[in-house]
Amino acid sequence: MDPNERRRLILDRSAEIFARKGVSATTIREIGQAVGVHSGALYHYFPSKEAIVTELVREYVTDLAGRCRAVVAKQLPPLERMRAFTEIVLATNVDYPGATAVWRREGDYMRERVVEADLTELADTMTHAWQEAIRDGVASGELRADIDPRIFHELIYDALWHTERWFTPGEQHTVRELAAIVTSVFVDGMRARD
Amino acid sequence: MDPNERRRLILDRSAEIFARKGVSATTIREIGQAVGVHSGALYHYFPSKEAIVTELVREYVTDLAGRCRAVVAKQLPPLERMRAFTEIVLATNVDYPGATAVWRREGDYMRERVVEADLTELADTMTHAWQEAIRDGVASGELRADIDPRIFHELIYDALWHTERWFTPGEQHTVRELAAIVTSVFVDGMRARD
DNA sequence: GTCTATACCACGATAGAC
DNA sequence: GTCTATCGTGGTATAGAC
Repeated sequence: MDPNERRRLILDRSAEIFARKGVSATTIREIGQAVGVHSGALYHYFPSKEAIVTELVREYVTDLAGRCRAVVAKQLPPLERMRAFTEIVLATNVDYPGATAVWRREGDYMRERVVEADLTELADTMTHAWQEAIRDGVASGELRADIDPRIFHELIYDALWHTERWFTPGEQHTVRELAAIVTSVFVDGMRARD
Repeated sequence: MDPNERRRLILDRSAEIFARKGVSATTIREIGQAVGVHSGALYHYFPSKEAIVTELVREYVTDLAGRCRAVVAKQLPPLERMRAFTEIVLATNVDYPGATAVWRREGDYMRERVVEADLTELADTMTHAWQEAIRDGVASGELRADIDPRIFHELIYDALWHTERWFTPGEQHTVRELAAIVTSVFVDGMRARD
């Protein structure tokens, strides 16, 4: 097998097992088995188990930040920007189910990997862009000023972050459709209006 | 030290460390150190590390289900019931920060403990009560019928579940105040209205 | 580049003195 | 009821043959 292909396989299988059982409950032998090589062979690709996690973090953070910046560059009005961010987060959850789940599970540990890999700025891109969009919306009068923007941000971010647990794209809705639904709930509210 | 007191201490300290590092990354020796006894002594109180987790689950699930049933018994109209549930979840997060965090971190593992301890019915009480309240709200015309109730439930539940990460009662808001804010965001929406 | 074999260590849990 | 001491297991990581 091509070395790059095998490296990719190690990352993908690891992410999947990490997501299911947690990093420290996952053994090197288990990863080797899932990849189809003996545990020792893994050390030709990564110097340690932790290095696999760090690489997963790097890929995820880099892609998310890139997509985020592409949206910011469009300079959309606040509400449209928020809908675009929602779609990005949902799509990235789908594209990186392993990394998303590990992050959810072991946020503190992942944060250590982020710091270790010098990715703090990149990792905070999405959060800062969200907070800016919400502030802009309040400033323009489109969003309520009586709700603390930080609280609103935490609520929507946690809700989005965890969609991966119950959402499978295409089954009931596409990512775009779910983004519209989530935005509608958070912006318009669940109350019926006539 | 009184045996019951020590047992309590083991549970509390364990919950705290489990929450911070995850169950499988926490060692028996570490718990012993935090409690102030040698690791072997812990086995006079619990037969295994897993049994500590199971006991934490039992306490948490029992209390949450009890509070939930007390609200259901009041037979409040849907929106008021939802606000009461919100307050319960927030309050229980505050009262059981360890159990909440472990559950968040290792949902699947906790679910196994729930099944093992024959607590499945009790553990699902809150979720079912939420779903019923939302369905009642849609049926009475107070809530929108064009949003899938299950999606709304997932969104609000995930948002509530994770407040423990950023909310400390009394600092900015009380539990009651935050419950009102969260309910307002989810029911009324974030859009400014004149 | 992957294998077999293993060093070395830390883990959960136990035994028996006090 | 807690101590010291330790068993057996299984972990990460390494060494050296092929």
